[in-house]
Amino acid sequence: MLGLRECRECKPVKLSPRAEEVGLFFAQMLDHEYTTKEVFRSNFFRDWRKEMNLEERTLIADLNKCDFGELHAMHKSKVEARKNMTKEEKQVIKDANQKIVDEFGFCLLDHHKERIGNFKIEPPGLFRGRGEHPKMGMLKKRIQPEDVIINCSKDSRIPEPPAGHRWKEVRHDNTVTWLVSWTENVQGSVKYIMLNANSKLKGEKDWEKYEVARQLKSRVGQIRSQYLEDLKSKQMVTRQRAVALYFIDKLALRAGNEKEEGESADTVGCCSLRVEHITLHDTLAGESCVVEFDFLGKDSIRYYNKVPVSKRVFKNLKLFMENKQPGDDLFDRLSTGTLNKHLSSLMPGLTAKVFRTYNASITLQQQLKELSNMSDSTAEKLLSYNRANRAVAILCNHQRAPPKSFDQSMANLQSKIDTRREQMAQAKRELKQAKKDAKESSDPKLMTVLEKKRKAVARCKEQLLRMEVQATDKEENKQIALSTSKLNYLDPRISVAWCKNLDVPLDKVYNKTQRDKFAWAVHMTEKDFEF
DNA sequence: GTCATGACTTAGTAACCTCTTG
DNA sequence: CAAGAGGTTACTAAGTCATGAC
Repeated sequence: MLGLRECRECKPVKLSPRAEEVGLFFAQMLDHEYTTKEVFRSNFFRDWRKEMNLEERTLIADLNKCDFGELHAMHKSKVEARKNMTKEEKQVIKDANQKIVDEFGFCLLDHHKERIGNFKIEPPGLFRGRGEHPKMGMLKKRIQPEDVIINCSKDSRIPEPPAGHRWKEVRHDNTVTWLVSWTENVQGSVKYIMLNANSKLKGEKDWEKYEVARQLKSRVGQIRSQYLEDLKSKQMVTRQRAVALYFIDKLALRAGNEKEEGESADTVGCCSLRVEHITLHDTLAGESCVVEFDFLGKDSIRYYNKVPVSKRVFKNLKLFMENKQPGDDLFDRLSTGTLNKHLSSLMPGLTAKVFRTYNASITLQQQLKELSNMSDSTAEKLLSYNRANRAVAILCNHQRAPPKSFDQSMANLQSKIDTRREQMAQAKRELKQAKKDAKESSDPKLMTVLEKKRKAVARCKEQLLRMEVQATDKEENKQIALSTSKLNYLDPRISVAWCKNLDVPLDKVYNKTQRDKFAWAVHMTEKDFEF
C-alpha cells in the first residue's frame, strides 16, 4: 500500500498491479543514495506514471508526496525472512535452482555440451547506469517472448515459447555465437545470451587474442619508432595520431570511441579526450614536460595521473590545445576508426586495445621475473605474484570501491599479528629454558622436549611471516581490483608457466572458475613458455 | 568519410556461499 | 552454532571494433 501525503494526513492508496510492480522497484532501492538524485527520481516518476491507470495518474502527481514506507518495510521483511530460513528450506531453493541450470543452462555446439553464460532473460527493474547517467531511474521493461529472437541450427530442437506466446523470430545464423537476443528498451541496444567463458568457442577466441598480442611483441619496436617519427610530421592528422598512440602505448589508455551526448554518462578514452582533461606543466616536482590527466573513463572510473613525456609530445600537445575551449576535442582530426585503420595496416589484427593486452601481459612477465625467487616461501612467492598482478591493474587503472569492512578487518589482522608476536616471544623463552635444561641433564626426555620447543618456534615464525605478508598485500590492494586484468588482459600461459617453474600449485593463483576458463592454457603450457 | 548498428569483450558491484572463529 | 570475513558467482552496463548503407 502506497502512502500519499496530503495537507495534513497521509492517506493509503491501493495501486493497480502494474503500478504496484514498478512502485515496488523504487521502494526496494530506497536504501541506495541514488534514489535521492533528481535525475533518477524524475526519470522514474515519468516512467512510473506511464504504467498507472487514469485514476492513479490523476491522484499521484508528485513523487515527493509519495510515502513508500510501507512498501519498503514489506520488502525489508521479505529479505529478512529469506535470510532467516532454515538450512533445509534453503536447500530446497538451491535444488530448484540447480534443476533450472540443468535444464536451461546448457546447449549443444558442434556436438559438445557447453555451459551457457547468462541463460536467464534480464528481469524488469529500474535502470541504474554508472556515474552520472542521464537515464538512471528509467523503467527497464519486462521482456516478452514476442521480443525474443532464437538462434539455433535448423535441425535442432527449437525451444517452445511459453503457452499462448510466440517468438519474435527463429533464425539459423551460424556466423554469430549468440543463442538468444532481444532489444532492451532503455538504451535501445541488443542484448544476447551467449556461451560461458569455459566453452571451447570462447577459449579459442581468448587464445587468438593473446596470439595477436604476442605478435605485437616482435613488431612493437618498429611501430614505436614509427610513431615517434610521426610526431614530427607536417600533417596535423599524423601528429595527432602519433601522440594518441604514444598515450595508448605508454599509459594503456582505451581507444575512446565517440559517444552520443545525453545518451550516457560523460566519459572519455584516448581519442575522445578533451582539452579540459589535461593540464600541461613545463616543470612539476623537479620533472619537466609533465602532463596531468584527470578524466572519467569507462564505468566513470576516474583516471588521474601525472606523466613526464618527451619534449616533442609536449610541444605537440601545446599546439593541439591552441585556440581551443576546454570542451573541445584534444585530437580534433582523429577518430578511433582512422586510428585502427592505420594500426591494422601496420600489422594484421592490430587495434588500439591490443596494446593494452600486450602491455599488460608483458608487464606481468617482467614483474614476475623481477620479483620472485625460487628460495622464497609459497606465501612470499604469492605476494610477488600479486604484486606483479597489481602493477598491471594499476597500469590499466582497474579500481574498486574499498570493501566496506576494510578498516575493521585490517585492524583485526593487525591484532592477530600482535598476539602471534607475543606467542613467539613466549615460545622463544621456553626454547631457551629447554636448551638450558637439556644441557644440565642427560635425561633423554629433555631432548625430545627441546626438539618440540624448537618446532614450536619455527611454526610461530612461519605463521607470523605469512600474516605479515598477508597484511602488506591487503593494504596495497585496498582500492585496486586484480580480477579484471587477471581475467581479461594477462595471458594465462604466463601464470601457468610461473607456477610450474616456482613449484606453486596452480590453484593458489587461479580458482576453479578461472582454471576452467583457462583450461586451454593449462593444457598447452610448458615451463619454458615465453609471452 | 560518417553514421548507425550488431556482436562481442571488458568492467565493477551486489548477492550469495563457505569457511573460520569465538 | 551464530556471526562475520572473505572468496566466488551472477549480473548487466559500458566499452571496442567491424561492417554496411548512404
